[in-house]
Amino acid sequence: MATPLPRDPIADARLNWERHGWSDVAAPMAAITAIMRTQQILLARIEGVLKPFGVTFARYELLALLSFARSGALPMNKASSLLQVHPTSVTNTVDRLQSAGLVVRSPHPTDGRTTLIELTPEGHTLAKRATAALNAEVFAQSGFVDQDVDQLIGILGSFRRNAGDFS
Amino acid sequence: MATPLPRDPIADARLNWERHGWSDVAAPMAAITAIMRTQQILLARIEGVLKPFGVTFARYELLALLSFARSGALPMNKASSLLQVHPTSVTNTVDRLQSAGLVVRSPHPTDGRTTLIELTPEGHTLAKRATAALNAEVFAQSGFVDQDVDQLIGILGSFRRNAGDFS
DNA sequence: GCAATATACTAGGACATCCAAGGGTTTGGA
DNA sequence: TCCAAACCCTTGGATGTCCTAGTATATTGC
Repeated sequence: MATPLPRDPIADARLNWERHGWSDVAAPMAAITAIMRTQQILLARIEGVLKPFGVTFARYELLALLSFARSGALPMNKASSLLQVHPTSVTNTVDRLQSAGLVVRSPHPTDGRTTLIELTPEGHTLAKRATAALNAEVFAQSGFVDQDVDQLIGILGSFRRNAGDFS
Repeated sequence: MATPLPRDPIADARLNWERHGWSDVAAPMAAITAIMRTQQILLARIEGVLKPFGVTFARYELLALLSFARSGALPMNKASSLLQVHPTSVTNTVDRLQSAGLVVRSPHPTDGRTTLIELTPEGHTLAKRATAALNAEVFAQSGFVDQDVDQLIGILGSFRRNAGDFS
């Protein structure tokens, strides 16, 4: 890690907003900026834990999703909507996972447009181990106390619903 | 926007975690995943507002930072630490801003290693207009009620301090 | 004073994300 | 029936982020 800054840069930004007469939006600006930064910190931690497994977070997310699918396989577009990423991102991710032998593409039995993604045994094993590592090294040491975790889940859940993620 | 999903995918992931015996970390997992998704939603909104100005969020952040600097100029490494991004990202961003005529590089008067970044008049004007747009279209309509904004600022502020962002 | 160490920036490469566009497959209405 | 519209995936291009290395300049220690 780099040396901590002497002052919170987001609190400073908020002061700058207030000094410029934007007090009415200074607090939401600070909250949103804090979310951006927190995401960056968390992503770096997660990527650090996954690095030994040879997968990135994007690839892990797809492996985890597949490992929970009842049939063990999912159409590309289903993965895209569940992971909330662009279809081209899924194509990119599947290409790399397939090169690594962790998933395979197979044609949909009835819809010629659709491609199914399926975990290989290696992919299944890796997903299991990577999940155990993330649970132990990231989620069990999130840096949030239980009460804050509940607050975040509630606040961000409402936000995501209002943003149109789900109904 | 895509059609909302019938169910919250993060709540489903949490259920999957609990079903697999990882109940102790299911809640933090859900909170962290929600932060990742929320960041993605907010970033998309911000980029949408900035698009007409021809800048991305990364470039806007640097312009805004420079616009608040007393001297009107900042060393590259200062910008890197304040924005909490890798020095090479700043190099990349400055390259593009400079090509667009929004900032200029100049040598540091006493330290030959250091490069100063400075806003051009065009950069200053654009920063002002883009900030007004973000204030009106994103921060003023954040989707968080005031109470939640305060909660987020508090919770994420503690998290960032513990993560070593500042002291 | 000079060599060793530290600091500042840049070049090249790997990844992820999105958008725009294209080609194949299905579906639905005339 | 049949063609247009809708849907699914992939390719190609632009951006941003990080990492590893390399070059240049400062600082430190002997």
